[in-house]
Amino acid sequence: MLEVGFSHFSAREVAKRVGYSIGTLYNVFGSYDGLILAINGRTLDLWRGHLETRLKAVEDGDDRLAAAINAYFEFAIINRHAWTALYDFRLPDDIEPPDRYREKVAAIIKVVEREIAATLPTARKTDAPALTRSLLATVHGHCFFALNGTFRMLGEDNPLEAARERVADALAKYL
Amino acid sequence: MLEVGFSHFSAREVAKRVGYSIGTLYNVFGSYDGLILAINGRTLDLWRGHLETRLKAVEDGDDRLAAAINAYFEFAIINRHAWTALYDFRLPDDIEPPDRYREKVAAIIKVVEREIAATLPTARKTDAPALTRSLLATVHGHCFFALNGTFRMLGEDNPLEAARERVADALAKYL
DNA sequence: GTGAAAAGTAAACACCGTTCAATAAAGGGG
DNA sequence: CCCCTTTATTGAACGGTGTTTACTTTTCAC
Repeated sequence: MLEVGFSHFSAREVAKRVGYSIGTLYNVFGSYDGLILAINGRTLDLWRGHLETRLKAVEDGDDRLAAAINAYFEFAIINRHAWTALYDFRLPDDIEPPDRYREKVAAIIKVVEREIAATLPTARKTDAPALTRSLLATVHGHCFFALNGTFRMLGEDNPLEAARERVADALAKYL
Repeated sequence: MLEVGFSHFSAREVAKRVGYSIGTLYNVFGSYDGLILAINGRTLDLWRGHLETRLKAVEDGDDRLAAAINAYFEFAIINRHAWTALYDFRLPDDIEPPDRYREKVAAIIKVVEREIAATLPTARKTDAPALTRSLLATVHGHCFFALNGTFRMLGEDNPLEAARERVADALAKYL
């Protein structure tokens, strides 16, 4: 997945590389979707790990939220294809992602939410969950446009800073 | 594309439905990517049309930017599969989208930029292009998470309002 | 050692994008 | 009207895909 990206990914190729037959792969993962879900789940784990590592390295006095946004972009750029596959893949409309997968997403959100809650005044901490979701969407939009070429097409050369500014704008009214 | 979505879209099926052979389709569009590009180009045209229609219907005194954001979401929800295909499809890394396509994207951005420039004080109008790109990314992130199920998974039940709030936050500092 | 349970296999199927030699249609002199 | 060139159209063939399934091999407790 990391090598070829979602659109050229192939279960048969995976079977060949791991040295098992295509049938065994299906016995293990059930279906193509199951395989993708397992890979994307692993990507989510790596992503959270990356984020936590970067947050741990923040020095006192530095902006932890800016560091988190940087880590968001950094992971997406380093693991471009794997990160993109997270969003290129969509389960059929009538099927919910398994709990394991939802928990992994929730775990990432939780890391971010803790940082956002820390920047809010005590009286407004209840805003943290909704604000976190919205700011994640904001940063995601910037990262997505940065990686899919939209920003390059529009002449934007510093998407990361734009994302940080939008987050700062949203938090400004709490000060 | 509207019916089955990007992942189940098939050039062969298109050929069958329009009553031509698969070979003819390839003579016309050159490749599968060419066909998708043509379809996505049409979607962009429809999108801009929708946006302009909604902006024309705004009454004096109403918030034109909020109307534009509503139109963004509205089009994406109504034409869910076609809108999603805009972002599911990616050209090979070494190939640029044709000028025709880039113009269509630019045309949509221009409509939005005019509205944003109108809300900025005269002295800050030069910020409009960069701010437009960033706010589009912001709204896109919210719309994307709304349509791909991320927001539902996180318990967000009003992505549209969240997007409008983030845009308002960004513009607040210009007042 | 044996037999049941678990793990692994690959051929077969229906689909896909892509190519290309062959065919059909169109159109313009003579 | 016929011939010839150009243009448009075809669909079989190729190598690839996800998926199923009847079959074989391995494992391992008794």
